[in-house]
Amino acid sequence: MPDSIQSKFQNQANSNVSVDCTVFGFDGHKIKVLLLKRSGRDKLDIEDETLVLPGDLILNNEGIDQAAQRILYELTGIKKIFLEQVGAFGRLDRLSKPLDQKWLRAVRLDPGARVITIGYFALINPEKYILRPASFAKYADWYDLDSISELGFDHNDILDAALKKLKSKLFKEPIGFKLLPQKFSLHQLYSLYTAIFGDVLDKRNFRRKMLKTGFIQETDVYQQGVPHKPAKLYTFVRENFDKINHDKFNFY
Amino acid sequence: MPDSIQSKFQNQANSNVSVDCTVFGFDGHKIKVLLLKRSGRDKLDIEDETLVLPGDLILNNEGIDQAAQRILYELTGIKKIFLEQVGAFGRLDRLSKPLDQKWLRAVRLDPGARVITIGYFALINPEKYILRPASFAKYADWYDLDSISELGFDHNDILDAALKKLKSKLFKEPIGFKLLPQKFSLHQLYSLYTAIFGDVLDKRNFRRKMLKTGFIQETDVYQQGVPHKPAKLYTFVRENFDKINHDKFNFY
DNA sequence: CAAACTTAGTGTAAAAATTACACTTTGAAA
DNA sequence: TTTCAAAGTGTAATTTTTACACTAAGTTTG
Repeated sequence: MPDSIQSKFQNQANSNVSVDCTVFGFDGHKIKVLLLKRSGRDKLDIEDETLVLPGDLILNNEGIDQAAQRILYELTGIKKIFLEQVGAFGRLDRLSKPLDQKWLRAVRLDPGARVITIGYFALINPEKYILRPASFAKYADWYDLDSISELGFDHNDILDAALKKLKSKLFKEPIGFKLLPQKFSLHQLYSLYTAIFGDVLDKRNFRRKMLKTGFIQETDVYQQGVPHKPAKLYTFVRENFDKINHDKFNFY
Repeated sequence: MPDSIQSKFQNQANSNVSVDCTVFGFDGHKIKVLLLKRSGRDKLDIEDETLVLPGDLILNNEGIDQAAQRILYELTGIKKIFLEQVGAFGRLDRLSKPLDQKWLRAVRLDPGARVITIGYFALINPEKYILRPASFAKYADWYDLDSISELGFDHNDILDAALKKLKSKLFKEPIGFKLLPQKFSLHQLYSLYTAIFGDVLDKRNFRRKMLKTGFIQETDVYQQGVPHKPAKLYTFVRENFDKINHDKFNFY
């Protein structure tokens, strides 16, 4: 088959490559993940409560990072966030569960195609974004990471890989600030780290270490409306982070 | 087009997904990379001295890790090594250089297809493997990492990403031993680290730190045939590495 | 066979980073 | 004004990191 069908329709979906996005959030206590309920898609009346990561086939005329941005926007209304690749997932049986097959046959042009998916992950502060999915995907919502059980397709594999990457990046880079308000208390930052790594950090040492880094700057603003001593709020100063020696540095 | 052509030919190449492998070696002084000269492939008489990473399209009935193993074996004769994913590469213009196009038109069934490639990387000791490429790919050889200039396709991107991953892994995991003989001197290990990270390590501190890890065990064997005091040889004990707390640990 | 050469191999002290640990402060709510 | 809840603070002991220069051992050379 010289010159496949796909190559003649440059702006059409490529049946063999998709993208799936793991978007993490933090509500001050727990790590959240953005998931879709599959049933709501495409106005289909399939009885299918399966939760999945937002994802879809890429188009032949877009880069894969670009595809991830587009798909996330179409399915959740979230746009222009920092998405990073987690890896490619290509198990032969990744689409073979009966419910997954049923869904594929209902919505895909080529439901039997071999699909490799590229996993992405992102961190956002849920309060800053309104979930406004395209009409064919109504049920986007935040779920507690701890309480997520079986997802559709191989999305548990992707989520696990994304979480692993989140942990290792959080250790080396100041990505945690993306999960917090622009001005945050040291307690919020502390809660974030303990939520992800477990309760192993000493409060005083954590404070000292974070402040010593030089890229967490105090503001003259305090917490408001709390029934106790209000905490001083801090802000992350990227320029100061960019100055340091990134090879040697790590957060906790 | 319900049920595409591909899905009916399960054991055929998938025109949209390929794999490319960056295999690193170490000769005691410099980091080496295994490259192919494209001209030798498929007995084509194309005037094309371009160097590329070993890579090819995946088959529809194999996993991507499996594809990487198969392709590396077919092209270089190296088999059953530890290959790890680096990421997916999907730039729209990744196959568009004139020489790349010429080559694709000569060897691919669907030279215009959009191809996403999955990069892999591996570390081996070149002395342990004989390069025995399949007949259609005669020119596999080791090249100094430092002296590699422009490769075919987007293979410089893949190589750069693989190198970055190599460095970060070498820091956290004992993968460096794969580049050395089973019994090695501390000087060889030191040379490997300085070759990759630059000449910034103190010899005495390096020695102390490596030995303190507890998973480098001295043997009663000494270097032979060297025109100076022979060094004691050591060996890596994986069990001892597996015992430690991997989160906190790092090599230098 | 003595001298020269080359790499192997060793210790210590100062500085920096990490750890463990408990009480006082502040503002809001009762 | 008392109570409650989280904010905020210091120090000493331990461990880790860093900087630094000479002696040891075997081979080659003259």
